[in-house]
Amino acid sequence: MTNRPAPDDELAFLATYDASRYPRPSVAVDVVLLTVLDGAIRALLARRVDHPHRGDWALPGSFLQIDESLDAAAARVVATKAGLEGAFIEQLYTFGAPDRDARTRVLSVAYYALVDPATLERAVADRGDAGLVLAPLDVPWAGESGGPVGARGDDGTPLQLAFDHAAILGMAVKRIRGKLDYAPIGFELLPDAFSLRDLRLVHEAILGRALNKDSFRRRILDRGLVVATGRRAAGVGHRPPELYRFEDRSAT
Amino acid sequence: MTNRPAPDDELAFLATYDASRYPRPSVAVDVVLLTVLDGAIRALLARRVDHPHRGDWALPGSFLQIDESLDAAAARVVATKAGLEGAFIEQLYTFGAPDRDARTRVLSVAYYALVDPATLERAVADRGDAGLVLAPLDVPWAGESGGPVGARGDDGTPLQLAFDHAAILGMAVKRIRGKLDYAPIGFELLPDAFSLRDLRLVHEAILGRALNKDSFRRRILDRGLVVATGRRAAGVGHRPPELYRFEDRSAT
DNA sequence: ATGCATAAATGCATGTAGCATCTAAGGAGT
DNA sequence: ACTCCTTAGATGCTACATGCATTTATGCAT
Repeated sequence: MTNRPAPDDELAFLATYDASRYPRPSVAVDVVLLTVLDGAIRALLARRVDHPHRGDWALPGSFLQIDESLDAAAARVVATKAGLEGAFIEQLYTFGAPDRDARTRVLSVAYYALVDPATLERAVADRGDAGLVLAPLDVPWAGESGGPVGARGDDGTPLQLAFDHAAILGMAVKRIRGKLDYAPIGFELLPDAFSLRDLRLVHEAILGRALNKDSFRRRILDRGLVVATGRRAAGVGHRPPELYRFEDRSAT
Repeated sequence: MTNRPAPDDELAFLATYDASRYPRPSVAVDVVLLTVLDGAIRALLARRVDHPHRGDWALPGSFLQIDESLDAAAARVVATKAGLEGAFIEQLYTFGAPDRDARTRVLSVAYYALVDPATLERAVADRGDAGLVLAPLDVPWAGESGGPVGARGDDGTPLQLAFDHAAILGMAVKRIRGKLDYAPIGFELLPDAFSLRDLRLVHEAILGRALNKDSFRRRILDRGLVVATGRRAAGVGHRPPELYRFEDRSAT
């Protein structure tokens, strides 16, 4: 049927294959750990203690280990740098400009992860590291046009970002804005029980614009992605809203 | 303001940086050259003449050169393997399972390109190479769920795909299906002047399902992405349709 | 000349989104 | 206890996109 050679041919070829013939780039895996807190999209940034870009703020990342899958490397970065297990992680884009790292040729396979703010804040606090911040992002463009995205410190001053990490942040924001419409994004950014207002504020922070309250309510409820818990929030200073939880459709 | 070290510090660091400390993977760039012909999505596949997977069908690709950007490598592959310049090319996904290539650790940064079938057929014919086919794709899933995608030969028999290229094809189909709604995709797959029927057939081939004729017409015309040329197709065996051309919105 | 296939416009029903209005209900201040 | 404030949540109206059916137009094959 096929013209595949006999296995021993291929095994002989592999035994003599010289993998060092081509110069190889280093490959890093960088992760945009995103959350929404106080009405702003935020990303976890770490202050660089080594050259290059020492003192600048960078995404948590690591060099890819030689026998490790890309997904595993991203999960390892999230576990090591943020102490989180089982977060939602997805590949974003691979950045490969020849001069993006002054040391040597380094590709960055970027991932993004969505984490609820309480978990991420706790992870940052547990580290007790002043070189780790949950920086609000400055997104200077509307819709899904894209472009670099900056970050601010707690005092509102812009943070100097290392490498091309402003472009990576921009790609991450663009990606989740685009997925918000049709994917069940937003639930990863909230606790188990949340009001529809909480969910809407998350969407508004991601999109960078206000949404119609009633249309949002109807759209979310009609899709059947959330179910009422019967409980209500307390102590909110006004009529307490019904709390909902995410209804996993894959279980249906 | 910032704590960046003096430049000479960083230069000294770079001069002594040992890039060989980490083992590095090989990086390949593979391109899914997509078109729509005779109602089917097709991809350009080349029969492998070397191990591994000799005799199997593979996406055109190349190892990344050490001073070359990823985008440039993809453009080089398209120019070298298909003789095309200036095609629409976009990064797709990076595949990095440790065992995806038996030779050594090889990452594949996959790209996809959209080319109109006449141009791509001409490029294939100019090569005069029986090891180069424009294979129709078998997409066994609906919507945007995803999964591997196979390819068939001219006689309808399935082609044995090399490496994880079935997964790469699946990702490419998933991506353009998803972008069809909101991006001006489809115009790259058609000649300069085309009827709305031609455009609809392209969309139907990509989506794998029939579309409502009138809704499609209104939707496309309302978006203002196409403008009538005033010319009509001839010799079509029925009432000749108006021919349209793509209206570049960036020029507005 | 007639029929056929498709183009292209039009009308109608349905579903969804934006918007305004109304009532509900708890907290804060008096 | 009473009132005010704020937000929740429901309802109705309008505008618009979409699916579907109907009608007319037009080049080509017979």
